[in-house]
This record gives sequence, structure tokens and C-alpha cells, in this order.
Amino acid sequence: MKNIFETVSAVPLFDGLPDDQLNEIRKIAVSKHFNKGETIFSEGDPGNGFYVIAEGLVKIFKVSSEGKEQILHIFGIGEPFGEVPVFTGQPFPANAEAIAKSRLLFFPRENFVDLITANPSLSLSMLAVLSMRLRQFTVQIENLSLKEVPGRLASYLLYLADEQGKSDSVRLDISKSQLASLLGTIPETLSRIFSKMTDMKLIKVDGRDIKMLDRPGLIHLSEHGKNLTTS
Amino acid sequence: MKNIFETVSAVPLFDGLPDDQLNEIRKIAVSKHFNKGETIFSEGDPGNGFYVIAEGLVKIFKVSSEGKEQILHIFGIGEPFGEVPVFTGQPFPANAEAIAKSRLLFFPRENFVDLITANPSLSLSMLAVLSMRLRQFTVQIENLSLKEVPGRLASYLLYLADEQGKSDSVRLDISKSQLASLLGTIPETLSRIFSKMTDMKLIKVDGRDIKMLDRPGLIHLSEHGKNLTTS
DNA sequence: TCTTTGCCTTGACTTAAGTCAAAAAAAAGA
DNA sequence: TCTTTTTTTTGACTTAAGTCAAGGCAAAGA
Repeated sequence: MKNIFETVSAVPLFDGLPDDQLNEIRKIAVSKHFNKGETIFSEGDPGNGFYVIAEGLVKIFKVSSEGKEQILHIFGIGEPFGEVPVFTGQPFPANAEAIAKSRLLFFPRENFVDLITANPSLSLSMLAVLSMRLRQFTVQIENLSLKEVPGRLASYLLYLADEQGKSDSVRLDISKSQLASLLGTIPETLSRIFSKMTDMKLIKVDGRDIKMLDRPGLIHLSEHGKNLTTS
Repeated sequence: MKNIFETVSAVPLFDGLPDDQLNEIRKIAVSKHFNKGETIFSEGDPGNGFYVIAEGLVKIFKVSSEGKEQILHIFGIGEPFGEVPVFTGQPFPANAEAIAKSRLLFFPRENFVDLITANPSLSLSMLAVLSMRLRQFTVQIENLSLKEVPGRLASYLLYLADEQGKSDSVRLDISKSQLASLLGTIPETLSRIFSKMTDMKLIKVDGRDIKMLDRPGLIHLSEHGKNLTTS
């Protein structure tokens, strides 16, 4: 297991910072452990700092009054989360839960604000992260409102293939129920769409491994959002 | 009409900056005019800078391949938009169009990055704006996926009443068609929901003026997202 | 190995909301 | 004021996707 020193150095957010500033950052980082299923923070909790994932996997989600979950993000190693309240001073706007045994670095609000005030290149880096996240949300809102579930699934598979550097097969890093929530639907619907897409020979599903049999077809589906039926 | 000097001073983003830095900002700002319906930028355009609204109203939106529009934001006086590509260096992720005669200040990318690099408190201000926007998107995604249209409308009305400082009536600053798009639906559906909510004596609609007759009922609807029928 | 527990799938049914088409009402120009 | 154009409303119909309920499957632990 890496220590805080090594972990901080490997975080993209802090990439390119001079050694003395990395040291400052290390000083304020606190290491925390969470088991699978453990809550990291809940919506409404005071936002007294943000986290960076050293090891593990974390989901950020909202819950409706009926208990239905909408996953906003799945974050992996090296990714920061919970930064919003650090700058707005407001409580966390969503919930965070470890979906695998995780080790996180926690950065207390006050210390970090001081750090960033003194350090323009760290703030530029932070601005880039937030901007990127804003861009992702833009896409997610577009998907939710302009595409039907099959289109969202196709987009996600293509994105994942790209992410994993594979052109014709992907492996889901989350359960299908969680994928359903990430896509803004429910497991039953997702399951039906998997079989429909299999019937159409677009994909082949084997547990968490998915073979992409018809890339052009998937691209079409992801772009023309609506209608799986014929087209 | 205010000049660039006065306009820049009034922008919350630049609030609290010392005079010499405000002057630097004024130097790089370019004033641009747009008539109602004019495109400011389109998705995919190179992001060579961002805008601040001096006068008018601007919508930020995505379009599906079938031409359906999803409005992401409506921005008014003093609000910045298009900042994302300034920090990611990527093209604009959505479209911007003036929905009223507008005067905008344009800040070219390079100049602004220099400015922010030299100026920690400006960057903190920028971080706060982006964080706030991220928080809004969080809510919007939650609404789109966890609530049905009546719940989203109720939320919006309550939000607007709060915004306008009125407790029992609001005035829409955008057309009902545009509101439909902002809520992720279509004008027909929105119209039907307006009449349903009127039948239930939750609201009274008179053109763009809406009286809120049953605030608790609206709150319940906005929280329990689903089901307008009985409940 | 057996059994428990959580995850996934399938079927039958319901429903919110979209589509298409046309009329009505409001707003903008001439 | 009287068009002309845009926005909004209504009606009839279709459909994607949600709900409820029951099985099946597979990994994890006894």
C-alpha cells in the first residue's frame, strides 16, 4: 500500500506542482478507510472538505422520496470528489458511498482554501477539474432528456470501450443495477434492453463482459437517441 | 447604457477585486451585441473565451438529432457563461442563443488565463461560480430522472417565487415553450399539466403570471416527485 | 456440498408523456 | 386597426418505460 506521499504525487489534480507545494498538500491530507457499502457523506452534511480516491471505487448519488437512486458519478483512483462545498461553503448536494473497499485522502476545507489562495497553478488545475465535470453533466442531462434508454446504454458502452482502450469489448466495473441507476432507469428495463440489443445482434452479453458486435449500429443508436425498434 | 467600466464593476464574479485588477479586466473585455434569436456560439465551436451578460437574456441548450431542444440554463444580467472551454481548452459543449436583445462582454481565453494565474482571489471567485453551477446541474439531473413533469414544474415555480422574492405569485421570464424545454418536456405536456394543476386548485395561470394558491400542495408535489393524480 | 443472499431476468399490466394534427389565442407588424 | 405570425391549447392516439410479482442464477459462506 502506498503512503500519503506517493499517493498525493500520483493525483492528476496535483500534477506538475513543484515539490515544496506538494509537501504542503501532503501535510493537510488525512487518510481514511471505507468498506464496501459504507457511507462517506450524505446529502445535507456540512461540506468541511473534499476527498481524493487513493484506492477503491465511490458512487455519488441522489435519492428520491420513494427511495429510487440516481447515480451522478462513479469515481475511481486518482479522482477528487466533494469539491463543490469547499468553494460554495454549503452542505454536500448529494450522497457518497464506497462501492468497493476504499482508501481516501481527505482535505479539510480551511487548509485547502489557504493553499489554493497562495497557489495560482493549483487553482487553475482545480478550475480545469470542475470545468470537465460540468461538461460531463452537460452530456448527462442531454442524454437523460433527449435520448431513450437504449441510446444512453449505447453511449455508455462506447464511452467505456474508449475508456478501457478496447474497440470491441468492455467489462462493466459496476453491477447492472448500478448501471441502470447511472443511466437513469431501473434494472428491469435495463435487462430487457440488453436482451433486445442482443436479439438485434448489436452486442453479446456474458455476465459483466460485453462484446460489441456492431459498432456502427451502436454509434447510430447513441446518436439518434430514439427508437430501437427498426431504424 | 452603461459602459464597460461600470458593467464590469457590477459583475458578482469580479466583486471585491481591487481597483487595479478591475482595470486589467476591463482592458481585455470586448463588448458585443446580439438581437433576439441570434446565435452566440454553437456546440463544437472553438472555445476561445467566455461571456458575461451586461444586458439581456441568454439560453444555453443542447439539440437532439430529431431537433428537440433541452435548455440547460437561462442566464440573466451579471451572469457569466461559456467558461468551461476556457479551462478545458476544448470546444463549447452546448449552444448559446440570445432570447432577448442582449449586450455581452466577451473575455478572450488567453488574456483571461493570464489574469487568473496572477490573481488568486479571482480564481477563487471563478471556482465558486463553477461549483455553484455544478450544484445546480446536480439538482437538474435529480429532477429529470427522479421526478415526473408536475414535480419538476412545482419545483421550478417554488424556485422562481423564491428568486423573485414573492411568496404567492410569480411571473415567467421565458415563454412556456421554453419552460417546457427547460423542464425536459414539450409544450403540449406542459400545457396539460398547467390545466391539471389549475383544476386541482394548486395554481391559477394568467398568461405569464402564475398565482400559487396552494403552496403546501406544491411543496409536496415537488418533494414527492411522482403522481399528480390523487396523493 | 448445500444453502443462503443478493443480483438478474421474465411476464403481465399500467401509465406518464410523446406524436400528430388542428383549432384558438396572443403577440407582433403593417 | 387589421393582418400575419408565433405561441398555446385540445383531442385522439401511440409508446417507452415503470410497477408488481415471481423465478432463476450464481457467488459467498456454512
